[in-house]
Amino acid sequence: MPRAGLAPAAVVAAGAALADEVGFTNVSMGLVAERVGVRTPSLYKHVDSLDALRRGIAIQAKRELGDALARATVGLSGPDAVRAFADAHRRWVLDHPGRYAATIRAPEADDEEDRRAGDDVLRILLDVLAGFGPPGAGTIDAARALRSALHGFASLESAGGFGLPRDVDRSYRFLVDTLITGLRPDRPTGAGGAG
Amino acid sequence: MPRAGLAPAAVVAAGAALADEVGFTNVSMGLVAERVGVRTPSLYKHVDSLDALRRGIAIQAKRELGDALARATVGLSGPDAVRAFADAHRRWVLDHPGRYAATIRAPEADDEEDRRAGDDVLRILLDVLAGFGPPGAGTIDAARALRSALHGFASLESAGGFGLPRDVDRSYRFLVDTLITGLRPDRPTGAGGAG
DNA sequence: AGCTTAAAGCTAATACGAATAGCTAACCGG
DNA sequence: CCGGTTAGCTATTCGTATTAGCTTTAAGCT
Repeated sequence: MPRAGLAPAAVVAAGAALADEVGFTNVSMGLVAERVGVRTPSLYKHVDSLDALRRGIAIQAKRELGDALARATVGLSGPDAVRAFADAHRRWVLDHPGRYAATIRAPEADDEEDRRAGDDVLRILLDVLAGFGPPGAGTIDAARALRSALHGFASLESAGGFGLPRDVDRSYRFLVDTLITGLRPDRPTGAGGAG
Repeated sequence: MPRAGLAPAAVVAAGAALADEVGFTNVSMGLVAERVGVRTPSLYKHVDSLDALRRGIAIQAKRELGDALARATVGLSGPDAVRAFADAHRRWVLDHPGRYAATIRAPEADDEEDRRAGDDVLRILLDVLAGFGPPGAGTIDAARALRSALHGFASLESAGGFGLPRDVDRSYRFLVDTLITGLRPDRPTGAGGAG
């Protein structure tokens, strides 16, 4: 039997591709093994467990998402950057539903690598919002708001959650414009005095 | 052996309670059986499958969420209603993480009962936004925006996704205020001319 | 080249959860 | 009290993750 010449990264990559095809939660060791051309137990020479494989898919997906967002927003600032960020986010999610599902999974509390991959994506968002939205620590609030909104829309859309017959593109534009309007720095912070 | 006096609703209710304790995806037939005091196969006298149990939990959860939102917003209108809706939503999600995870699961396309349970929740949101936000069909955009934002925030928070040391309550207030500001009807619709 | 060795792959076996089959006994209506 | 319905049980099957232990490849060294 000739060797398949497999490496951990190849197994993870196959898992990520499979996730987009059959859904993240339906990725099994058996399916991945078939995809890479080995028997199921052989995968354990490259990944520790199904959970470890999922973690690997999540980290790879976060990096790919971060790359896509960074590419989409380079050289832009202000509302243009926010819009480009939002558009790239939605497109990436629609193109990679399984990978996106993987990114939602929260890292274990002590998993530095996984956490860093998520932080890197967040950093891009903070950069996009720098010089836009509220100044100082308020940027974190703005980033959380934008991230929540985009994540929520993406997750509802990819779950088929929008039943009504209204154009989803238009609703997305509305959402992004609403946030941009609301985020303009010349409005009260809303958080009030405390703290 | 005395009978346990079980009914389908009791099995579903036990599953919902368990979901909040161990996580929706970790609810198993075995755990539910132990909780209601029977052996695992006996559950199949009351629910068709694990998938059917999950569906039942989802429907029950959507109804409970709808009740909580309706109670919180009755008699209110305008920004007050939106704020009350948002606060009730977040509180309910934090109190019932497993049930909330169940509500995210999209219904099967032909599942009328499940779909209706979700629609009923959406209707409350539409009522809250009536007379606020953009008029006419734009209300749907506004509802999607608010729903996306609240869902995204809830899902990120309950997944532990906010790593930075900034008060999460404050970020939530900021998000809601940002949307209220952005949703005021005296702004352009953002969708542009094409129609 | 020939030897050694780490690791990649295999088959076989274990563990566990979902689901089914078929039996038994508890309740319900007469 | 009697018969039928059905909740619950034990035993079993099946699918998937995982482990154990063997075999063979391939790479490095002399």
